[in-house]
Amino acid sequence: MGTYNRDNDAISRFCRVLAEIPRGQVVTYGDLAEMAGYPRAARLAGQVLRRLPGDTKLPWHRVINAQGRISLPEPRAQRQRERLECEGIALIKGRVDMGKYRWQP
DNA sequence: CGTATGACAACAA
DNA sequence: ATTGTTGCCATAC
Repeated sequence: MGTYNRDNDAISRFCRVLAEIPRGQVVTYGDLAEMAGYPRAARLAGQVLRRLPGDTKLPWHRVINAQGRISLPEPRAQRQRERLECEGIALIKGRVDMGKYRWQP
């Protein structure tokens, strides 16, 4: 493997933070990026999440946008809603109560 | 090397 | 509350 990977280090950092998000809590894309060492790179967080394998064990569903809404196209949005509800996070009118479930270490 | 794109966010009106 | 604009960072072409 003489090839060199460009951003596996950054990906690792995102995944490490992602894995730390407690069950029943959520963070925004901006939060995730900042905790991973990329402040103001919310869109990058989305790119990383999008690349995750479909069978990942990481809690990708605990990441939502700053408005408390799901930023995912159907049918994955439905899966995210289900996973959130399984953790006791209800969506009221399509929104998560950030004041209540936002993770702040 | 310039442009367009995206699981975003902050701000102006 | 809603819509439009601008800023952000890495990728894809």
